[in-house]
Amino acid sequence: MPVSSCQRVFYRHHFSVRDYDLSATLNSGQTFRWTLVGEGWEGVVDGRFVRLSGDLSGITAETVEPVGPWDWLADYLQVQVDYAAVVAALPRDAVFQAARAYCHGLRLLRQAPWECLASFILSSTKQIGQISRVIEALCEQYGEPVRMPPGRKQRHSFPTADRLAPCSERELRGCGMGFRAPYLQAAARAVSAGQLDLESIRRLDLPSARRVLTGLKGVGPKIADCVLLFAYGFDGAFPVDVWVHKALQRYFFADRPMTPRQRLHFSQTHFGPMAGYAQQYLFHYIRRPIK
DNA sequence: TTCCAGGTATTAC
DNA sequence: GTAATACATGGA
Repeated sequence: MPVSSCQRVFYRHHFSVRDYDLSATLNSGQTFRWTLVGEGWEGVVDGRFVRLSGDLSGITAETVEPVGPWDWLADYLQVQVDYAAVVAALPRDAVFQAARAYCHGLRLLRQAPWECLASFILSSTKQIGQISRVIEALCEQYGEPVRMPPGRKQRHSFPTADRLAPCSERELRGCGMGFRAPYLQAAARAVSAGQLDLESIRRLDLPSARRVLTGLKGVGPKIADCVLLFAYGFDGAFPVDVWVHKALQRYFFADRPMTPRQRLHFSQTHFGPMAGYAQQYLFHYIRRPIK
């Protein structure tokens, strides 16, 4: 229902969900377009401005336009997930005993495949803050403006593959993405030309899906697993970046050197069917601010 | 100034 | 097969 206050009109919906740490979830490196404004998080999902605020009873969402059913956002937020079952499937070692406490309510989102793929192509050897800047520049340049509440800076949808496919490498570099420009361009062209069907990946098993994504230039095992975990919901995907590598080395290998082969074997055997959640816990846990 | 960032492709042993 | 190196850009 519409809610008026002064000149503002928001359409509101409340998702009743427990054990959901909205801030940790939106701020844990799986998505790059949310910003904290006052008490809430504001971003663009499916081409719409969305404001989210979390409390003990759940999540309140606000938009500036009526949106009909809220399934699209429920799916994005993954509010239906049996979180107790996820937590129960995490390892029972000493590391996760501590990580469980610190990361309680940390969730995985279900993002749009193209946005997720493109975003992580742009992520390699960049700090999270810089990834956000590059993505925002790309959206401003090539996305469509979205309707905003009064007083907010204009924001834009994430540009489609069709919109990016005709761009030159030079144009893309203008958004600050450096050597990643040809990778993004090639991916956009593959999707736009129909050579890469992102929807069909949903029906593959994890190894096959990995092979499809790593077939793209600039997409290796880490980026592929990010997309499989954050966009497609492959709970067994286990992206290993510098932070997760550090966590594995410190917490499970006593800071001793660890060969890629040892790391792979350990990560495939220790974390179980919810390895992807375990990975997100490790990432969030090892990056915690030092007290 | 120098170093490094949610990696990957290329080249060298 | 496994180990170095280059790669753009900008913030710390």
